[in-house]
Amino acid sequence: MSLRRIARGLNISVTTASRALGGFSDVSAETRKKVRAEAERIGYRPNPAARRLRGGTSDAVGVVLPTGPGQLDDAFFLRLLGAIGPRLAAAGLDLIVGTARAGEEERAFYRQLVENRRVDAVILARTRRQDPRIGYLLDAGMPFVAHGRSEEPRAYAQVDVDGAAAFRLATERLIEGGHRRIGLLGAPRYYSFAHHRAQGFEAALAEAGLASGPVAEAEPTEENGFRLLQAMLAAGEAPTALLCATDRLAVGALRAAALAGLRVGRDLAVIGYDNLPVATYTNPPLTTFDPEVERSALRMVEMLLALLRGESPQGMAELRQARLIVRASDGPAAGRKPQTTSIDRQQGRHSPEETPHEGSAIP
Amino acid sequence: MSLRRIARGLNISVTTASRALGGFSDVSAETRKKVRAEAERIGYRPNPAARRLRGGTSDAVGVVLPTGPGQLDDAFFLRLLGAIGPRLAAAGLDLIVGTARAGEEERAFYRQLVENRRVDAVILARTRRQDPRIGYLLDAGMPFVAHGRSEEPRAYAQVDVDGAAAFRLATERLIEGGHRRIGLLGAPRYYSFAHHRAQGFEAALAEAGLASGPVAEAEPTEENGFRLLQAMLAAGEAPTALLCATDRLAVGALRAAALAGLRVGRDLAVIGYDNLPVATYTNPPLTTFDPEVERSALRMVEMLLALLRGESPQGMAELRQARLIVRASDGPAAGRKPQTTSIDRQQGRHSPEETPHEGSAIP
DNA sequence: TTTGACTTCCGAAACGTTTTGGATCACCGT
DNA sequence: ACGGTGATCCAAAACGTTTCGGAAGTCAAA
Repeated sequence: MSLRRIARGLNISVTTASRALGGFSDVSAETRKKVRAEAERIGYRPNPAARRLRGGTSDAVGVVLPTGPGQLDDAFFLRLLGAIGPRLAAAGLDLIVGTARAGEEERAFYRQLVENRRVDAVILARTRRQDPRIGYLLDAGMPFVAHGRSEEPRAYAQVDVDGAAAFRLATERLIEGGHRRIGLLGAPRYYSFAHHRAQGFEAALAEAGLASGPVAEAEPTEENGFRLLQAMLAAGEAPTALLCATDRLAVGALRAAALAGLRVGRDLAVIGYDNLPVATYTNPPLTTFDPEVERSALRMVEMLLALLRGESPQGMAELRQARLIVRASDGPAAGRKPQTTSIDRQQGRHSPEETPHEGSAIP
Repeated sequence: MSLRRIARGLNISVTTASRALGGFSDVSAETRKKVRAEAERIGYRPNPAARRLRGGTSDAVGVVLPTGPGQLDDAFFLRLLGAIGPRLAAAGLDLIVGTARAGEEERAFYRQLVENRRVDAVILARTRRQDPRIGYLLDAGMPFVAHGRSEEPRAYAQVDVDGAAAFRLATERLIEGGHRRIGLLGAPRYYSFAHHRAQGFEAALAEAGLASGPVAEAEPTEENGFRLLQAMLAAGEAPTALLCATDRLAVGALRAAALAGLRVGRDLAVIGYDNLPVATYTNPPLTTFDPEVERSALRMVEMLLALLRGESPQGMAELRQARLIVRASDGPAAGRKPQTTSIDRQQGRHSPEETPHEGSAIP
């Protein structure tokens, strides 16, 4: 009823009104101006449903948030949404989010999305090594971009952060600091990110000819971090340094260490991953990696728009580096002289150098 | 092209096919069965765009996540999304989320949503006392349900958690514990939730005839919690107990206290609000309130569906109670005998009673 | 004058659904 | 024989847009 209103008001055809607003060249400058003015005057908004029906497109992209223990309240997804949202909006795309726990529910939701043509493309986060979603979307011909790699052999648009490099660096750093018994609190290795981080850890150990310290894995929650480290300690396997696949695991581990009387940063070094807001304010502040999710998001949206333009996902793959944020939780091994910083970082009165909301960043 | 396919395949009219699937009574049982079978066979999915165009509805609800410092990475919104998502999906509604920082951007997004008729209803979170969004939606006649009260005089569907009652209870508890100098780390009072919590605090003090301890407010981030308490201490205004409007503020405050050499739970009692996952694993574990967001979400969706059925928002208002989760951060005032629990809760070896992933809940 | 090119416009079809307003037929009671 | 009642079906319109395939007019070159 609306393009028609413009047309009637100006005594022109609906076609011309449409093409004027659409920026086609077969309408005179004067007409175009009048149409624009009239559209403005009556507050014309194209009806998205009509546009979609006609165009066979849905102008929306879907993203499914994993629900379930230790999944949803992950700040990662919010950061991703926050970074992706405005860019999609700028491109005129709606963002439809669903929530589903991995498994049947998740599969059903993706099928919904695809079969009902509710979205033009989807965004996939936290890929798994064997990820049925990826195969499904490829088979269905639905454009998508994933955050994370997988073992799918076909090409697909992907952005990932190099967790292996990060954990290799962290491990080397610990070895350098004199640690010889380095443990790992990992996430389940069916998660792509967990696998890569563990591999980085293992590679660095192998290069240094070191045996691995205690290793355990579980869904990345604070509770599991707590339990896992507690179990290690109970088994008499205390490491002198502990790599945690995520900050949430690290937070739990920090607490387990404190309860066991271990001074983190002295008796036990801890390094996390994610740079959660809380990581600056743990006791002691947590050395961790910042994945700079916003940068990943930017690239993902770029890829997505390219896919929507019809480009092939061939070659759309980017591997970004995480930034190491050094705080106070990763001191050198006991009995070793500290390298650069003062011994007692986490106690005493506040002084500028120990302001906990800053960490020295190594790019 | 699809209802038509069914119709052609069965040699019936499109109308009949539509009405058969729509469950109308003017189609014979036999025909209906055949239509259902054929639809199943060819994998028929009604085209949502067509349906929306014809019906003038959009089968979607919108929610705008606030972006900006200390806003987005709030676990609150993820919990809300996670709880709302499946219920909306069950009702066949898409969930369109946008992200915008408060102010112009936010206003623009809401206008988008409304004027482009992209959604049938919207969900509003974290209301402000003077909330232009609420007036706008009311004026525009767009159905919505809000999480949080406001000073809007007209009736609108709302669910809120009784922050005043919670903070009154917390304050009474602290007074009961012998505290006489109780401070408040608040969020800005233009947030409805912050205002109510502060009011509960003030009411309890007034009733007890106590003067307020130091009070400060800022956006609810860890960093601000840290800075604000540090400023109080620097000003020589150390309280013996501190109420924090959110757990994120509390986490920062905990850190500032530790750096100042204060033993939280002994020299300083701290109570937060939100029951973030991390609250169980701070040092010491944080006494806090669990708002049980999922329950709010459930009621909000119920209201929303009612609104979509055309019911009036009149009387759609629910005020829920938060649950106090007692952990170790809120000991009695120094010099006072502890009441029920062992003195040293946060140190020493792990024993079952101090397992930090459990707290005693008072409903 | 004719031809062709160019500019500007438009009618009509199409996207896939739901709904309106009957049409057709069988059957029943009068 | 006839009006009435149900049951079952359907053609066509409508939702608002985009696009296809010209049409009409103007102008310049031939």
